[in-house]
Amino acid sequence: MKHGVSPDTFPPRSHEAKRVSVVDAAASVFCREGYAGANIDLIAAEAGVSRQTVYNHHGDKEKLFVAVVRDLTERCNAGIFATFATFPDQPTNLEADLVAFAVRMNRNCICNRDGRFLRKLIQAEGERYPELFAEWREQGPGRTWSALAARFARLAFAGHLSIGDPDVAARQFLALVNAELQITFMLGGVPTEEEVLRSATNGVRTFLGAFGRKKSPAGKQAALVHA
Amino acid sequence: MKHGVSPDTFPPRSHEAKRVSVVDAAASVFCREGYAGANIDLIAAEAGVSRQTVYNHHGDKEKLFVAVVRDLTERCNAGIFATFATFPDQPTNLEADLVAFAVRMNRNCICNRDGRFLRKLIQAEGERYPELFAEWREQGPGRTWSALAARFARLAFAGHLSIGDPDVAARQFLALVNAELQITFMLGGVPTEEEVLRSATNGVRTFLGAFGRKKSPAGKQAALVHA
DNA sequence: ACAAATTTAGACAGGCTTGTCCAATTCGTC
DNA sequence: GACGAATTGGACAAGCCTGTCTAAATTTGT
Repeated sequence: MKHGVSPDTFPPRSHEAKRVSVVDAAASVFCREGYAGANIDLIAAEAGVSRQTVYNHHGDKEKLFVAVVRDLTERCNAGIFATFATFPDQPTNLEADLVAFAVRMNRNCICNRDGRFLRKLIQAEGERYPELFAEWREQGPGRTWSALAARFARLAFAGHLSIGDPDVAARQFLALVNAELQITFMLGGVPTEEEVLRSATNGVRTFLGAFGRKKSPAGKQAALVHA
Repeated sequence: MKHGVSPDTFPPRSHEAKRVSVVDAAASVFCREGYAGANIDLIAAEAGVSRQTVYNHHGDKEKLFVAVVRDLTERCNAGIFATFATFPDQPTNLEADLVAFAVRMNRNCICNRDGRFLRKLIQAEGERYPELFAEWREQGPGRTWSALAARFARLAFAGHLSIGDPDVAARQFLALVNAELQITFMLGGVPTEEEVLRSATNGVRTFLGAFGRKKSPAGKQAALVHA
């Protein structure tokens, strides 16, 4: 409690705490209202600072926006790679392990505040800031997908999967695992824990149906648990 | 050529032609600039009419926006169901037929002007107009997915596929077929014909790997053609 | 406790946008 | 060719937003 960086309570916050408070509020407002619709006064109010402080810290609206995107990108990438560290490289139960991994991925990187905000900003303003989002693309999906592909290649090498192209498999894994959440994402909603689990379960099953080593000679897929 | 409804050339256009011209231009500008950033003067200029004409036809900015979304929704749904009519109910070569269907779907419904615009408007402004997009959701994805699920159920019944839950299969089919186009979509870009084909080919292969009837007892998947 | 740095509230100019009004012009139709 | 409807261009008020400036209050470091 040295610096008193408690949530948003009354006691005054430090210089740096205000900076992040402003960036956080700005992320929220930019997402809700769009870049053009975002109002600096509203951001300041939501951050609990005066308008002048916003300008002192970030110069102008555009610089603030760039700071927001960079901040979100950085945190999201950190989250993604942290989650990758939990990939089941030596699975005991491949299906269960992959489902758990997919759920973690969704919960910690895609459905959380940062993930939703960053996605929306990219979709809404990506075309207006080509170089900014090119940067995101290289550091985010670029690295992310290769890293995931490498994990799958390893699983295949170890005999757990039968994969043609690991890059394709990685992209399809992510697509499958989120297949049932698309509409919720589109409208900016947050899926429930149960929806995430169901989508991941169904997705991993299909993934393993296509890429898994057939071990059980019986019927390959019982009725899906989660309708 | 009765009414001279040629593209955007000099000759004057009819009353109705101007209405659609305004809606089209508005769709373009709303997508590019966002609702708040869209400027009526710019829309008028892009439509080749005066600002007053925009107001005469549509009342105010918000009504114009609603008209745009309804228009796009209607046209997209029409395109989707027209494309569904070409679903391979009696496939001769299941893989090739599904790939061709997926490519048609992408080209005519998802990657075309209307599809891209509608998607972006939903993502950017969906939260601001809950009832408008709820309507889209019911008439669009709601019907779309059941219709596609029904087609897959039929294929399964006819012995071409081995499916647990047709609704899940339908969603996963769409997810797989677009798996490699996600980032392009996110940034508002238009994938090339080749990218669409590659994504569809890889997606259908995986789909059949999971849901297809195993006929060739040999290795189930050669190296993917399109890397 | 004191000095420096930061924050605040408010006023302010400048610019942009929406939506209205109107007179002059053009269009479609008979 | 003439009439009514639609369109145009421009002026206009009202409101909102950004970004700057100031003087007073507050916080921080020492």
